[in-house]
Amino acid sequence: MNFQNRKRLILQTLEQAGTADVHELALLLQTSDMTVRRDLVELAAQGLLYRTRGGAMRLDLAQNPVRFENKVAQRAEQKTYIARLAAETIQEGDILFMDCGSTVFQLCPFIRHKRIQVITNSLPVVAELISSSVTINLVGGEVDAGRQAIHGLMAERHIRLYQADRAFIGVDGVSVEHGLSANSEHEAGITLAMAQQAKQAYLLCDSSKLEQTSYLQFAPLSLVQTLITDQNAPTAQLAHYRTAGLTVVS
Amino acid sequence: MNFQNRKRLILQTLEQAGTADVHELALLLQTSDMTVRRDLVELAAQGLLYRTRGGAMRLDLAQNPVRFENKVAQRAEQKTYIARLAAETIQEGDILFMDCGSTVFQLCPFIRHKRIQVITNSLPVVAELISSSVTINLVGGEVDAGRQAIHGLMAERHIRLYQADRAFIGVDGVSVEHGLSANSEHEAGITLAMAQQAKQAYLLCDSSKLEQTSYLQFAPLSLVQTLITDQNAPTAQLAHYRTAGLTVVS
DNA sequence: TTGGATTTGTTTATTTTTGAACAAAACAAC
DNA sequence: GTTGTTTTGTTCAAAAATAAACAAATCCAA
Repeated sequence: MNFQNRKRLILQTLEQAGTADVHELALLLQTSDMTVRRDLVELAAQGLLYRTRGGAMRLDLAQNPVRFENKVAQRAEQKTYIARLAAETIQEGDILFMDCGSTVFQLCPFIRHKRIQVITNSLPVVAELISSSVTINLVGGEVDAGRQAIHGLMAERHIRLYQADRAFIGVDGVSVEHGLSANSEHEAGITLAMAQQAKQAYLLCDSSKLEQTSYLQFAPLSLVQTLITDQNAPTAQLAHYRTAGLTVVS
Repeated sequence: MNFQNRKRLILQTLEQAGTADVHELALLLQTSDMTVRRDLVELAAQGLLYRTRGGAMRLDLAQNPVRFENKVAQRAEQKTYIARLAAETIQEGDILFMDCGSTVFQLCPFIRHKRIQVITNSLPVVAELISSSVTINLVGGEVDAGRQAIHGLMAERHIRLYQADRAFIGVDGVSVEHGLSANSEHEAGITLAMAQQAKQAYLLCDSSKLEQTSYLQFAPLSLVQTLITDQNAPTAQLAHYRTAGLTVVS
């Protein structure tokens, strides 16, 4: 295998996949990482690709990556804490549901290097994971500009065609007595579907939402198996949730 | 075995395999590496093959493949021209399919103020239209990072659940004789589904793609009803498409 | 067949390419 | 900030490919 052949295969791979990493190319080309690196340097010098750390990228993708906004300013610290805990439960090879909550979004940095599959209705999650080792399945349906997410009948039907190991979901309020509540029917439908189609459903919920109810109470607490929250949650309150049958992590 | 015979066999081998290395050819020709090398130098001088270290390569493979960068940046003028024409056919209240081609993407600025519904598998289109008066329905399925689009079985099923007024689609090549062709099966499946589920299918295609064929020929010309192209297209060529039954706009 | 020219194969030296080792730099996590 | 990990660049030795030199074989014509 000489340089010309490798060049051809590298560009072809890149054209198809958009990105490629050094080691993956070395395997494909039956050569060493060092050689691939030298090739990439040469091809980048020729302006045929964009060199990234650990690999290369097609030029057009490096120039205008698709981005969606996500507002995570509030309670960012708690959300990160919760996301870290949630990430620890994930195994390599898992299939996950991730909904469009801002806490769930915080999972992204913790999973981008994992070899897992993520089914999501959140556009920011897609934007965040699109150039990572995660395989993404985007739920289809109506785009809700406000929430930067996909909702509606089709979305729920889409979700119900899949079966996942874990579902990570967020809500607008949760209470032992009244269960889970949301600000919109649409969101409730998605949350419900994801939780039901997963072996394990994890509710990611910062302490400010505990014992709060919101517009629509759409499911009993038993929809989820685990509650992950932050350390500001009163111990007594958490005990209630444990009594109700939930595994509580904080 | 004289030079003429070796020349014939070398070119034949190259035609079939694309590349060949010196030692492999020496074995085939029952001769020494040195002789093969001398032959290759001679043939390269005649412009019949591309000499590489360790062997030789067919000329067309040695050329740089078309870059996506060109696809977006170059021919921008033609694409805008085509998109403007396409936009004129759209009525208020329409339901449209838009695929992930770069020409189709150019439609966005012309439709963002319209009260229409767009069903698309293209993430850039979603990003562009998300804060506009257009209602967006995003096709669900596997996210293809390279093409910034959704592909796969689920995506096709999703599309087939809808019926639209118009489909705006792009291809990698079109010819009167061989119909539409694409660079990947995934893209072909999406294009096919969209065209079939729409009352009117418009092929948006700059003149450089007319009478070109690419990797996979996936549908006859009759899949679409209208061809929209730019003014560089030869009149005689367009006449062929009209004869084949298409409405041609340019 | 014999001499000369051409082509081919072998040996050797030179150049290019490659992979391994290791230090420097970049990045992520804390 | 710091630490630890990953990626990169550099240097160097080994391997591969090439070119050059020369000898052997082949061809052709008189």
